[in-house]
Amino acid sequence: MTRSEENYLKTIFHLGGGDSKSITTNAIAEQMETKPSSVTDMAKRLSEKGLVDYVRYQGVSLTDAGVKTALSIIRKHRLWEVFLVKKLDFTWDEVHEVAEQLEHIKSEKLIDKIDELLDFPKYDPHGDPIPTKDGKFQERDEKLLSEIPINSQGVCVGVKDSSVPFLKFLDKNKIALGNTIKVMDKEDFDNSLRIQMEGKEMRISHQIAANLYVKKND
Amino acid sequence: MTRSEENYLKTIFHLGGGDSKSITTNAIAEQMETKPSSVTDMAKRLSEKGLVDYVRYQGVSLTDAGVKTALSIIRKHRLWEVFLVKKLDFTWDEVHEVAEQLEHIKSEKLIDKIDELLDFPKYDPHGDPIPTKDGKFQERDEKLLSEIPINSQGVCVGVKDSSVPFLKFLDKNKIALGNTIKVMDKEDFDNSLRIQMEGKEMRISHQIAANLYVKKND
DNA sequence: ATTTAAATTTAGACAAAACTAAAAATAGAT
DNA sequence: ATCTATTTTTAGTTTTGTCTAAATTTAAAT
Ligand SMILES: [Mn+2]
Ligand SMILES: [Mn+2]
Ligand SMILES: [Mn+2]
Ligand SMILES: [Mn+2]
Repeated sequence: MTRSEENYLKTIFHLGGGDSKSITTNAIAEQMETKPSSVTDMAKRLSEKGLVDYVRYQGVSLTDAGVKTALSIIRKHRLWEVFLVKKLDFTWDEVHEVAEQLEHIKSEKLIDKIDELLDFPKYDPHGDPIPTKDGKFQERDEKLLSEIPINSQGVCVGVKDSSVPFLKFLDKNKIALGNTIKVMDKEDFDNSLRIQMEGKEMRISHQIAANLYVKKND
Repeated sequence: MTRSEENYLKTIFHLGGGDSKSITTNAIAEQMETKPSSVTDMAKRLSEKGLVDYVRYQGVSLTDAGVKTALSIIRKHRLWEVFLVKKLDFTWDEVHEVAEQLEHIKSEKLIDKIDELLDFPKYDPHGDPIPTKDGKFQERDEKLLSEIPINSQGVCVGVKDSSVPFLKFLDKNKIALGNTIKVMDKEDFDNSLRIQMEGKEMRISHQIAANLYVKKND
């Protein structure tokens, strides 16, 4: 497994190619900021190795072996992110870039020990579930904040957009995972919300609410 | 800086190319288990980038920039080794291989935080000094156990050979860094030593003694 | 059923990093 | 000073991974 192959598998998985859904070379190219022709080349290589099913002009999907590999990379990525935040005081907007490198380190013992050191976390700093060694996800009944009704409330458990600007915005506004948020009111005009969080009331735009996952607690 | 370039710089440094001493392509090739012709190619590339001085048929030596880069890789390598032993319970014979990968992770903040987490160690698990951020070594007055006189004693502070078999041999015989060793007697015939260590007496071959560094404490 | 636009693949090139085999330079021995 | 064995470099190939430009296929619109 080369680093590049691993990155392709991970991207295909994130685009939904794990459920035998066909992902177009264009979609992969856009996600990876590369050219479609490069993706075609890699699709052939990965197909050759039995990691993806590739049909010309149709797209690729992951084989079982491909899914397994993708999940192991994602597991490593998310565990390293937790490590960086919990043990080295990185902020949640700093970890992704470094984890992109660390996820390719090859040592089963290393990642198992990191897992143990962190006491087997179930979610990464952005609320994304960490696959277990045998590739199982911790599924969670979560909804976007923008989609729960007025007067209901929930705990903030994840972000949909985990870009640096969004994460920094959340920090600035003291919105953090674990906070309990209650939807007080919705503004029809722009879909903005009036919410109550940790005692304080504030107004947030639809764009923000549509990128925050909450777990309803009633 | 590619991974391969970094590995070449590190190797050249270890072979003594840091003191403007010229290292032959053959020596580098042997050390890296590659072919001399490949080394020549890389010598040109590194020379082009100003990291080594290369004279055809003579060899290469590191420029100041080359030394600086080499030291930063070595620093990372040794800090990661300490991390693996101290925080993840790796044994000293397991760490090198993983550190060979981790040393190439690019994040100044990461390695500084690891340094801090470990409380700024001065030596790695094999007793090798860890360069500081600004490339200074912690020099130590150490001698090979085979070279100190009868009846003198010292603390075991490092290994010259850090191959897996040697390290495992030391473990098996309960020889560890930090142990105090006294040379009782030398056998002229085969240069083997009778030593006293942590209360017990034992006999060790010249080959062992010639690969253990001690710091004389008188 | 054509035509056309968009998506996708092919062909050809390039860079990094390695290799083998052949050529060239160096150093040691006569 | 010449020969020779060794070291080192060059030339030409290979693999991985990328790119551009051209060709091809697909899908949508007339
Ligand atoms: Mn991430
Ligand atoms: Mn994440
Ligand atoms: Mn090492
Ligand atoms: Mn070491």
